[in-house]
Amino acid sequence: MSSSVVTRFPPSPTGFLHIGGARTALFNWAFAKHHGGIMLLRIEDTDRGRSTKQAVDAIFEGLEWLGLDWSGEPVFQHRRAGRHVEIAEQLLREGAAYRCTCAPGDIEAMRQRARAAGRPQHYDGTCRNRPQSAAAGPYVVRFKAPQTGETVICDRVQGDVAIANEQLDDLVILRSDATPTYMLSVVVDDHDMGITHVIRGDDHMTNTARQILIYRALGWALPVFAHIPLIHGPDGAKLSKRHGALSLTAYRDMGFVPEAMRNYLARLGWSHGDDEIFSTEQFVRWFDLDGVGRSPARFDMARLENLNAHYLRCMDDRELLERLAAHLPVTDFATGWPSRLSLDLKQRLVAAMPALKERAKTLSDLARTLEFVFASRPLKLDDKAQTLLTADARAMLGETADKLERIEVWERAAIEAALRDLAAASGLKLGRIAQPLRAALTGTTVSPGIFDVLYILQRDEAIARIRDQTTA
RNA sequence: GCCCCGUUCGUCUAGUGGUCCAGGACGCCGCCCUCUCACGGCGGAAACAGGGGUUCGAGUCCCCUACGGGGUGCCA
Repeated sequence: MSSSVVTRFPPSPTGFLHIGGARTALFNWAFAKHHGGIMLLRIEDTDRGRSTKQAVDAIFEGLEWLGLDWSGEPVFQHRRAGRHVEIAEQLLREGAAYRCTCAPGDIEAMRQRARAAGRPQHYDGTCRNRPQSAAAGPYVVRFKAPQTGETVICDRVQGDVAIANEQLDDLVILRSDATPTYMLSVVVDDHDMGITHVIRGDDHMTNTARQILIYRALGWALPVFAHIPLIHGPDGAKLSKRHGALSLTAYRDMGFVPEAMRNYLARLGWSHGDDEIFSTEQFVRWFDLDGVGRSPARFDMARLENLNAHYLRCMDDRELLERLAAHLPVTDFATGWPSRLSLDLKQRLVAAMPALKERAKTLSDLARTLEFVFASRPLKLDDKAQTLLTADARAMLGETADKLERIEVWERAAIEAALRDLAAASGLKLGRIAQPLRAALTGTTVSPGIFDVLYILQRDEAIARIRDQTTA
């Protein structure tokens, strides 16, 4: 089994997990599953100052919600610092790295000079050939990168990409406080963890070239690289926190469902012919690097909403109600609602769910269509509802209430029959009765089907709401 | 500045030299259905960035330009 696939998802806990990171995780996860391998999770917290416990928890929470699991315990990169330093020292001993005592200000100056001269703005290698014994004062350890030739990245998505080595300067692998940097840590960890495939955003492209150099210096075998295009915001710029990117859990709280998010993310930068809607199982079966494109995709809320609506409509009614109930606590307009729905109400909602769910794009939408259920009498009517209730309409409401009172069993078919009967008897189109009724029952002119509204409300409450308007 | 990558309808994409006067999906528009809003059905507008090559033939291959993105850190 030594040849089986091992991928990893390596978020840095400096903020929440956003759509871009989630998609990278999804691809790594699907790729591993597709090939019968595993995905490992590594928390890249070598930047101690910016890493937080909250961010780590947020990442776990996001992955869990999306339904992505990993093998074994998460690896916290900073705990492996000893190992990283050991490798740095090995590199130092072998002459593949050196101590650099250049001051930050000097380095900044040489960057400016290089840029002005039309050269890549890099560290110029001042300490590279200085006798190491002469090193005094604080120092960083730099990797001694080849200065000529080129490094070719054989990428499963990007193809062969050649980067001239002069573009790659001697990067820092150990900071002046002796802690390892990202560039060293990833290489050592990917190697030690037995990673076979590195699937990451293409913003890592040049990093990969530098990392390949480190692999070579260490004599380690390279993993397979696959750089996937980034997800951009609606404006075309890279998705980032300060750019309005939202956390995965923010989408959860807006009422999106993980199966829809997975489907949506899967189709961003990857395709399988004309297939648009597919299960996660199907996705895993289909997913491979060949289907990944090379151009960035923009995040499109409308598309996500459409998929979410689809998954809501296909969902089992009981399951959907459970998810709705779980979602209510984070729904801002539902704060005054009962913390637990009564069993009786749940039963009615499940029965009405087929009609309710087809008008909702999100769980929040679904909750909103139920606002009328929890309104308290006498209802406050909005303007449009108000104008609907003319004297004639109120008179008709009285007749309607009378008719409804005579219904024997309060169920949807009987309610519908009664109302259609009433309409036919008075020679009116159903709408002439339904609209005023809707206004009286919900206080608005838009709601689920009127028969469902009546059914959900139950006879006593419905008739009371109607009478409120006839006597007003 | 230097380097890398990208560019098919508004958006996600199909397309791997002929089957493409470019297909699907979302969105948009119209009609139908209809108790409102939706759902659903039907129909419509909508794209190969530009210019040079290669070839009998190019959305598909090559070059240039433009535009977009990414990188260029003792961040990851």
